[in-house]
Amino acid sequence: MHHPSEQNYIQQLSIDCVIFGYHEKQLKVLVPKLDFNGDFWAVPGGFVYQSEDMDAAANRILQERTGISEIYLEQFYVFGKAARNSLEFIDKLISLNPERLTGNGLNRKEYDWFTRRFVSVGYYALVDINKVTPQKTDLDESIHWYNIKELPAMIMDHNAIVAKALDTLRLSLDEKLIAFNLLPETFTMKEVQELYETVFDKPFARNNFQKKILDLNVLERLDKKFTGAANKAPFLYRIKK
Amino acid sequence: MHHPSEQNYIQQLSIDCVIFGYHEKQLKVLVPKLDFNGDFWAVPGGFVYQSEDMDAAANRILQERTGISEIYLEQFYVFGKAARNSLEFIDKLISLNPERLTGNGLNRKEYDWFTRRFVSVGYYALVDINKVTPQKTDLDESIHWYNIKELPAMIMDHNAIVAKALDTLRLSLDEKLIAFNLLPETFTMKEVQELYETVFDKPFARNNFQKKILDLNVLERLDKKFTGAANKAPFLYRIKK
DNA sequence: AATTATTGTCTAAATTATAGACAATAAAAT
DNA sequence: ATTTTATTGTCTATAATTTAGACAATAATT
Repeated sequence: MHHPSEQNYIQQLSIDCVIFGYHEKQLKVLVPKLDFNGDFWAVPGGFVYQSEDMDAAANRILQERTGISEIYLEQFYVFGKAARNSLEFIDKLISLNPERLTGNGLNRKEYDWFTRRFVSVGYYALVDINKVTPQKTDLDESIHWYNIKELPAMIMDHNAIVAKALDTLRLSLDEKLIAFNLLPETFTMKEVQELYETVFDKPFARNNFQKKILDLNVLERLDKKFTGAANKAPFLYRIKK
Repeated sequence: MHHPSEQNYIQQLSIDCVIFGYHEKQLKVLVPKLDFNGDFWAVPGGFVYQSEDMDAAANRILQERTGISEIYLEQFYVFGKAARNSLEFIDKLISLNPERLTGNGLNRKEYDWFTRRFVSVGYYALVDINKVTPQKTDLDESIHWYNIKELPAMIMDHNAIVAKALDTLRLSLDEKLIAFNLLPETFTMKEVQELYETVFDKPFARNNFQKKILDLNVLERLDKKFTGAANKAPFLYRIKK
């Protein structure tokens, strides 16, 4: 296996990705758990090859974890504190995994590479959760969708990174018309409303919400959806082509 | 003189600062011209020391050029294209300045350091133009305030960096209440309006603009300003303490 | 055919934004 | 001293938008 320290990456520059999904009134974040003793969660991240656009690197990292390309992706903040390094994390990792990470498991060069200060560019992604098959990497024990309100304590500043991503998402959702990236191809108006209510954690009035969304003039109305319920069936909508 | 390549900087990471000022209905940007043959303009930039917060580095760079601290400063975008390097610029610089940049003027190591791909974090600053005494560095022939509409052609992607900074400024001005950083301690309502009209490049209705700003409830009204004009004197305002 | 729960949309009321008007006033002109 | 001039500060009327309330339409069950 090739260690990052041997690869042709830009030094001390990392990318951290907050992958948002949505399902049943829950805003979710895709978080892998590392395949080591000790409970280490970390948002998907990686490094930028010398000959690779930074946006392309973020796309590559996301594709590795989600299996899909053509992902809505946006950089949202650069985390650049001098004290921002993984020293504490790596030391704890080594102490809990002595058999795997001493000797030729993690040599001095690699240790130094990993534990240096890193400036990290935060990206957030919006994906249709149904299209994603979460992918483990060699280093992962598992990878799961977590309700953003029930995230585990992650390594380093990763919880703060998610919080900042959510702030940005809320600021961008209205002006940028990006919410639909979190929904499947077709959806009902109620589903759109529930998505908004979940992201902003507050209720919207049904009558006026519907008007507001329809007035955007970006949706086309399809057939009615069969629900089986003893009441009027809702229309399905999709983004206009 | 110490060359950057000898300093303890983070590799391949730079900061570029767009310093905005305002004077007489013109939005201005502080741009140094390099002290070499050939007309090279570049927005103030620099690198981040290993033990320095990125925000602190941006502050340091700004302080060097403006002479003031306590500057309103915000990161706005990361420019991370793989092709983003100064090779073309440096080669042109050398060819136009053979006497200064061959031999021991710029050795191979320095040349390699400078011409590598750099990921640059863009910061924009809002300053009271009256408080700033533009400072040249060793490498500058001059440093001047340019009307943003009459900027010279700068090196690399610096014109695009300024354009992106202006986009961000326009998006932030209303929601963030930061316009007053561009004005002196005290100002008239007309001056605030002219500033807005300059930034957005469109007129505002005087009556309603005044109401909107006063309704923000952040200004306190001081004495009237003596203008000498044959008409009603305007009040001075300042930000509430 | 009546009932039920939800959907889609209409209208009224409240709020906010825009446009028009005018009094107040500092200094110059008469 | 009074009138004139240009600008400022604020008020009100109107227009536009947002919010709240109401109700008909309807798919399946009773």
